[in-house]
Amino acid sequence: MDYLEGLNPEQKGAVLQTKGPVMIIAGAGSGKTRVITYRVAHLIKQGVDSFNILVLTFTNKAAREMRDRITQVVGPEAKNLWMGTFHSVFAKLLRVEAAKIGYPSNFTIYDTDDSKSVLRAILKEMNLDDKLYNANFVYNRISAAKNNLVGPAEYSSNEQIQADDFSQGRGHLGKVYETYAARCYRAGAMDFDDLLYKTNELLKDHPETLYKYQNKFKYLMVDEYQDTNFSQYLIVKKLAAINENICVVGDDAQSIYAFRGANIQNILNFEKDYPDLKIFKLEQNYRSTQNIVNVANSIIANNKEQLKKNVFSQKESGDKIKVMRAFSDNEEGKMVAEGIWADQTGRGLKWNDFAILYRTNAQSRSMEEALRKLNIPYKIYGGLSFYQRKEIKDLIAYFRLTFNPNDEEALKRVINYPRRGIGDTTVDRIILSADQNGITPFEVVINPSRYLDGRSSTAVGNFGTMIQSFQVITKTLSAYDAALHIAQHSGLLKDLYEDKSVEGLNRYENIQELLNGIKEFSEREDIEEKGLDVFMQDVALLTNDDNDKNKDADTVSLMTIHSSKGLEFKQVNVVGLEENLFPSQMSLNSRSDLEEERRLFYVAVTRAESKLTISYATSRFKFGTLISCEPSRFLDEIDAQYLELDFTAKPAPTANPFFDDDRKAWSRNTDSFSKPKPAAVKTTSILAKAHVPSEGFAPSDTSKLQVGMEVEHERFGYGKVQVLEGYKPDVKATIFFKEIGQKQLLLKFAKLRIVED
DNA sequence: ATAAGCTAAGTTTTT
DNA sequence: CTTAGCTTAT
Repeated sequence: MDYLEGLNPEQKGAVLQTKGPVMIIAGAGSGKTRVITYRVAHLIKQGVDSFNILVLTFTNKAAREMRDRITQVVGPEAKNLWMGTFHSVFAKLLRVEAAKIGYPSNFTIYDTDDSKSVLRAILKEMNLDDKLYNANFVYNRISAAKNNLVGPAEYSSNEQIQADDFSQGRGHLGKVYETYAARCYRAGAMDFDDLLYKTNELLKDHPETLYKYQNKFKYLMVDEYQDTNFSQYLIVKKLAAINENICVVGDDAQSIYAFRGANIQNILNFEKDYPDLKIFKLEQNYRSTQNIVNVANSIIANNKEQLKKNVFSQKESGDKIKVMRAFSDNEEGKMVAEGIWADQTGRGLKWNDFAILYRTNAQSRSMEEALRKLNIPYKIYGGLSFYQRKEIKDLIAYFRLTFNPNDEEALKRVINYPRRGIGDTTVDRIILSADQNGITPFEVVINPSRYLDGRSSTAVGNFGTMIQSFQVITKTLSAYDAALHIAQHSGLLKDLYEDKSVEGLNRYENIQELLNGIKEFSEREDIEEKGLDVFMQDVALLTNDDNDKNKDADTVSLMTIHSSKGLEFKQVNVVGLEENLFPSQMSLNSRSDLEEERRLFYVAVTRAESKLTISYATSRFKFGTLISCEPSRFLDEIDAQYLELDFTAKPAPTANPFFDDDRKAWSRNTDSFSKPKPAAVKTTSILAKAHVPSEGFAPSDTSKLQVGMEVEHERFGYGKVQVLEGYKPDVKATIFFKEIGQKQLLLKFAKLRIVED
């Protein structure tokens, strides 16, 4: 029972309460993962069969981490747990039960691109105005419907929905939805939302199957419960209905996925579903300093909708939260990179200890450039995942088509890649013919002479024969041999090999990497089924944190705030605190959207253990043009006593047209930031005056610097050396600057002019 | 059937 | 500034 030691009473209570409904409200950094880990371990140690435990997490990464940690406590038994994301767990379940809902067990999972492409085709066929029926919009609309378990029929018959659509001139959406669903079904494909939607369908229409899984999953745990949508909520509720051994863990303050249908009410209302529920509140934050926790609390206090809790830290109060202002996105990058550079050396940290968090992926660029200039190693998380690269999707499309020849998106993707003389017109004819004859496009492809006229039928026939040959060889070859065979015989490998451009080389290497990954899979000893088809089953659900080949590398982490959830770093920079960016412009219309943005800020802030730096720029490039930016309203909301304003950034060169009117931009921004917080005004007014270096400013040789000497710094102005410490290249100076106070600087980086008098 | 060249739109966040 | 989708010329 030694794993129970070191838990606080509340954590311990949550671990030991294994029966009945349990809700754990876990504040940021309160040891949530530990509690879940130990709770599962405890269940197993108590004799619960690990086959009977289902743990649902939000990301693959969280699942993997948790399984590792559970393994450390209970050993290999942990392998038998059902643990994964909603999507992966229920995809697995659906493959077993597929026949019951009319799907093949090797159904394809359409990713967002596939889904949108299907929709584009449908919208085009139906001749709908592509302004009103933008594929993106339609996709989101259908996604929302599915997440609320509204099927195509119900969609079209629901008066409220129809009235909504009609009033916006989108009366055909129901028909589009219907066609889309039919098209996916014909292709033997499910989209992301289907994985949950169809699970609900299965459990609703097949009581015996529901019963089977209710008995299988005797113990359920759901992590990040605040991020579940209605569809997920109902699955969980149904599965738990008999045993009611359900434990949900979450933090309403960290609900940041409403845009994807997550319903914060699921956690706020959990008590209504299970009146005899036991609630545990984990309120002590073990991660961050008091200053950071206090700032986070002062942010979230602005939200109306929340469960009451009192997150506190008993660590030291720590550094104040630094707020930096930059003149442009590039300047912001530079300040952030320099800050990281200085702290890495000055505080003896590793690059790993730093993270830069932003609202939108596009912001990574200015950060990257600045880091590269200083030779700081970094890694970008998220963004385009390995499996979203074109060449990878191409090869995978061949695999998909081999195992599921009805997969229309895969067919369209590769039928003429590499070029084999089958153009768009021919593809259209194939699909038309399939529609007319009530067969699948692939049946047309393998019988071209029957359905197509002579000209293109040879090329089409050859393609069909090739895919059929792939179907034969995959039955006998190992995953790796089969994949290599397909890569070679499809002509894809050759096509890429012949492209000698830099990008072409890169693509070729990516394919090699995918093949290597498959080889590794082929050689795994912990699984029995090792065919390419098995490998393929998970691919659509693998994401960004991909095939982490060098996850242990010592690099600064760059990622969106969304993907930072659940992670922690010693030092965190949150960048781009500007109106219309953070909070996002899209969120300004409704209170609830704005509150979600605020929770997002809360998540960002609570990633930091010891030092938090927040920054914004007063101008930034958007779509290639420079726009001016106002500081975020969130800055105003922070209690100023925890802040330290650092507005020492050097103005950009006047060559930049935006700064011709630089004084006006400056004062306007300063005003809007400091208005509501008198405390901040005082500090601002002192710091707002950036130091203008004396004429002909040039750094001196600082090797003979002595305590008591007077120096001028490019940005900090004049000051007196207080302390010198450290050796040779790493001498650190403590200098008291007249204008901004005491600073610690590393002489090898600081540009100091010794003032001789 | 293909390649090049043009236009328009996009940035919220992800399984 | 990019990218993706569409038009036009070969």
